[in-house]
Amino acid sequence: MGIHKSAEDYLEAILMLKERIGQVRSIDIVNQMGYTKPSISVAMKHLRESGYILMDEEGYITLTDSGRAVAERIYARHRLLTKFLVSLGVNEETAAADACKIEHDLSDETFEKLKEHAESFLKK
Amino acid sequence: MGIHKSAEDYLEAILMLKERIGQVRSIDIVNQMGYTKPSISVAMKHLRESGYILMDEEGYITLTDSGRAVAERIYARHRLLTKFLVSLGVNEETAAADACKIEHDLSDETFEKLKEHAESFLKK
DNA sequence: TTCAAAAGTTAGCATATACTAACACATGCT
DNA sequence: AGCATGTGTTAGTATATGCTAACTTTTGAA
Repeated sequence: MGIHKSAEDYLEAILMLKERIGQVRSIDIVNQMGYTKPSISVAMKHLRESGYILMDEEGYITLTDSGRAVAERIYARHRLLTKFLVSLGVNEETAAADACKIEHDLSDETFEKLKEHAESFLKK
Repeated sequence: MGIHKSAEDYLEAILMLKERIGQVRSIDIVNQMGYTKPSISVAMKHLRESGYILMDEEGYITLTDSGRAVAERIYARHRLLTKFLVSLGVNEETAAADACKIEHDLSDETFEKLKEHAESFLKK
């Protein structure tokens, strides 16, 4: 019963929105991810109950330490994988979409090796 | 409603078993994949109903043309991804396990670029 | 003030995936 | 004959995900 893929995606979206627009509410996640309000509402309830986020009375969302850790990890994977795929000639949107799917599945070992490879490859 | 990830995995397993032991029954897939008999039984029923496999009276399984096409595609991805990750220094089992997860998610475009890259990288 | 739009919630549904319990059927041993 | 073993099936359960319908609450404008 580790963290779910969907939870990782939501936390990543919150972090991205935080960087882009500062404050984040459920409706911003709805607009970012394209899911419905009820889906996001329920998902945020689960993230709250699992201690990954906090919500104030007005609905503004804050990542807890554990939520931020998850979000940063996934977002870092997302950026590196996207950059690597783009450097191989993959279209930007396709690269981002594919990165979004595989960023959850790679073991730490594989991601680290891939990262080293991508970095040395990008240098040349 | 395209083909499901699980169906891709089952078809890939059937192809691998076919290469390794010749004839394939449900019980062989049970032993190969580690799922229970009822899970495999139901999954084979779905593959049958979707036209991906045939089963004779004794339970021996044959891939149809469409089933074989799916299986070959996924198996090729599996082999290339595993080989590439191993060449980056990832442990054999970890590489295979990770390949097993991402082989379903990569777009054709990304897989092709990755394949070109891996092949030129492996040459050196 | 009344009404509409925006944000959020609850309840119920649907699908994909795999599980356990229980049963059916064959085959071969005792 | 009778029973264990191996193979397969059906029925019902559980979890992860996301949806629609319907409702509340707040806020701003006519």
